[in-house]
Amino acid sequence: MKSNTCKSFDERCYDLLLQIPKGKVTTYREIAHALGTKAYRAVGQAMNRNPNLVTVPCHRVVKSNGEVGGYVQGENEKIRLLLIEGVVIRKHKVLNLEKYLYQFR
DNA sequence: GCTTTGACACTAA
DNA sequence: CTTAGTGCCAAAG
Repeated sequence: MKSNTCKSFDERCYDLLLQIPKGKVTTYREIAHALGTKAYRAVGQAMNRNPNLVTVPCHRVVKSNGEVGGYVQGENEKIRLLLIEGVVIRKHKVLNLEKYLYQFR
C-alpha cells in the first residue's frame, strides 16, 4: 500500500490546528511559520476550503494583529466560539493575544 | 501550465 | 488610529 507521508499543504495546516487545545489560539502567520513558509494567505485558503468544522478547530485561528479575521459561518460566530472557550475579545480583536497564543513545538 | 483568487502580513504615509 | 500599496504562497479555474 502507499504510505502518504507527503501531506498536502492544507492537511498540514489542519494537523497543526488539531494540536491547539481549548482556550488557546494561533495566527495564520504562526501556522505558516511552523510549516516553514510564508504562505499566510494559503493558510487561510485551506480554512476556506472548509475542512470539517467539527474535527478541525479552525475558529482558533486569528490574524497576527489580533483581529478575529474571517470565518465560513461569519466572524460573529467565530467570536462567539472563542468567547465560549475563554478568549477575551473586544471590538473584533483578541486582547492579550500572546497570552492565548499556542506555541507549536 | 499560466492566470486568478484569497478566512493574511508588513510597511509607509 | 486609518488607508493604501506591495509581497507572499498554495490551490482552483
